[in-house]
Amino acid sequence: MNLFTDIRALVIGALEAMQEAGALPQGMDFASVTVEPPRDPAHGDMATNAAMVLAKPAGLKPRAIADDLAARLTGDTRIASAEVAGPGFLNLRLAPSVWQEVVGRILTTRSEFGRSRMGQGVRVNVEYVSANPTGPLHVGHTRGAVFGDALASLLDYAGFDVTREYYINDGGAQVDVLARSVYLRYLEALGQEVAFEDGTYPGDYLIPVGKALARHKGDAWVGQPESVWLDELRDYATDAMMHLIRDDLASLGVEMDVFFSEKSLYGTGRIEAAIEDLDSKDLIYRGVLEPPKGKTPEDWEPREQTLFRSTAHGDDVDRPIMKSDGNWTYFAPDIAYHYDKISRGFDVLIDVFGADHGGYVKRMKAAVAALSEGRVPLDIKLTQLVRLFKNGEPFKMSKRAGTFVTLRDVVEQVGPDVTRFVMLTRKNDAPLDFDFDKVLEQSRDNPVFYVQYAHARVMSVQRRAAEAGIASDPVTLAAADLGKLEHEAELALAKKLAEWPRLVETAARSHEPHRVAFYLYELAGDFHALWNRGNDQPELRFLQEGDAETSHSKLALARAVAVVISAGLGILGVTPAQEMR
RNA sequence: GGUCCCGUAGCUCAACUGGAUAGAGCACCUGACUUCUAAUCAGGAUGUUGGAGGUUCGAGUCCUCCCGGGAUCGCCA
Repeated sequence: MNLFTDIRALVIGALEAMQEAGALPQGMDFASVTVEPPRDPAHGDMATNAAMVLAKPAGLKPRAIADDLAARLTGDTRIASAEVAGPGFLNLRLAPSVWQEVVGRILTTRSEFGRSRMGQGVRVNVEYVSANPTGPLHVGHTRGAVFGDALASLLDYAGFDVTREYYINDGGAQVDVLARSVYLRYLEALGQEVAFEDGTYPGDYLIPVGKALARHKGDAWVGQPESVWLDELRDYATDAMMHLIRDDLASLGVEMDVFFSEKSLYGTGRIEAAIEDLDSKDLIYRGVLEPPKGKTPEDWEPREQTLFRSTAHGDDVDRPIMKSDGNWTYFAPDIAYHYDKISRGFDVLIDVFGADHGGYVKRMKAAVAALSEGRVPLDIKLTQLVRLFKNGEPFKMSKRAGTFVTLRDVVEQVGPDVTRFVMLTRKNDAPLDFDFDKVLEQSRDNPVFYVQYAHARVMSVQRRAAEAGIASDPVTLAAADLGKLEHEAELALAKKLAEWPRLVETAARSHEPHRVAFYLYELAGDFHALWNRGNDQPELRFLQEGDAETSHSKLALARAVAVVISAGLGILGVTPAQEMR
């Protein structure tokens, strides 16, 4: 239930009544009429722009429409007052009972309170992480993993039918490199001296893989040429890496529904089928690309290639799908992969990539537009860099020096909850600073702590209520007399709670889970503020010793805050804290 | 050079997708602990939203151009 949609429906109803009464012309489009909270609370609880957007098409003055509308709206019991202000805004103040009912609704519907039906019947595929299976996940992947996972949860909460998916890049040359690297570790495990040259992965994480292989194979592959072992070792090593990666993800609480193998596209005709589909739309041709504008690369020479006419769907240049040696480029299996997603019946596709894939966005969108004939939208979310700090000092990662920070390092140091929340305290397309010390700090400038603390306080006051012999179980609180919540500070908190369903919808629509984190921070702030006002004004305390009835209504409000925080944290994949000791 | 992203208070960032006088936190100053957890709260200042035009009732948000930072740019995936 979304209060803003309810009130908007009321406004639209009044506008239709005005049409019937001849105060507005027939056949008007009310689509641009909005009902939202005004930025300045002094303007009221909700504001509608109806008079302004309708003035021109109706050929009337905003003021005239607003006055008429105001008079009609005040007839409803939910509307306490309606005032025309500014250039033609209609500011609405709602009756206290409306806000009190919101609290009641939260207690009876619990975590379902913010759930939406906006995504009903819509199947969404969210692809994220999709790191190469050549080693453990590092910090950059962590952000993508958390973002993708929270986005998937958010969409699920908004009613979409969500599939979480990981694309395993196990078809390219990098898995050959992996296999050769494991081969070296295998020889090493059997007592040989080995050297890791350029073009191999020297990471320690392959040592146990080499050892396991040595136990498994004995010395059967020693001294044998690649042709003997490469195919088998490729699969073996990829499997080992995917185990590693799944464990990494599990440590963060990320669980995929589908792992899709790139390799499964080769030799099965699936790439060919996807390209054939494009070809049938006259989007595949042999041709020579122009050299890049500006500085031409030294070794540039014109070459005839097989190209995808991505410019037909908004790209800047056409893109090669086949190398001159006749092998597919990376783009070709990717096209086939998205073709597969489309054919699995998804209505919306979302890809979460690192920022270094920015140049890839247009061609991928072009491919999906072409393959689905514009039916399936593809949204590509790019996650920006994570900059790591310790004691305020940035520290550099270097793959070569082996000093890169893994997902596991981060999770082990600060825990999955903190990792997840912090990764969502910036929007995805802005860089994020991650300070190992700051994220564990217990203060207001650490949003994780601040939100958790609010939840813990509710748990605390409930425990104290129990000690004082005052019940705070869900049934008692749901039956509390909420009419006792009259103070403006209490109603203000209820108003903040009422925004939750609306926030879920806007966050889901824009594919921006960070909005949930920001909302929780604000809600926690409002809660802490009310809590502390109890210091000076005892009547605002959530626990009124000796007055069970009043305590019940105030505890109901506190409980409602905890329910919403808990639901929000649930979307972010964070466990609410019971206490902060 | 092309493309994409970013540019908002001294610092770190918001701004409900086009709404009213652009908001929080940090830092700085003042005040509140025999108290429901002071790990918190209340009060106080700060702006040419990088710049210039345009679209309209209304622009941080949309369009054009420019400035600055980052990413990326035909057989790497």
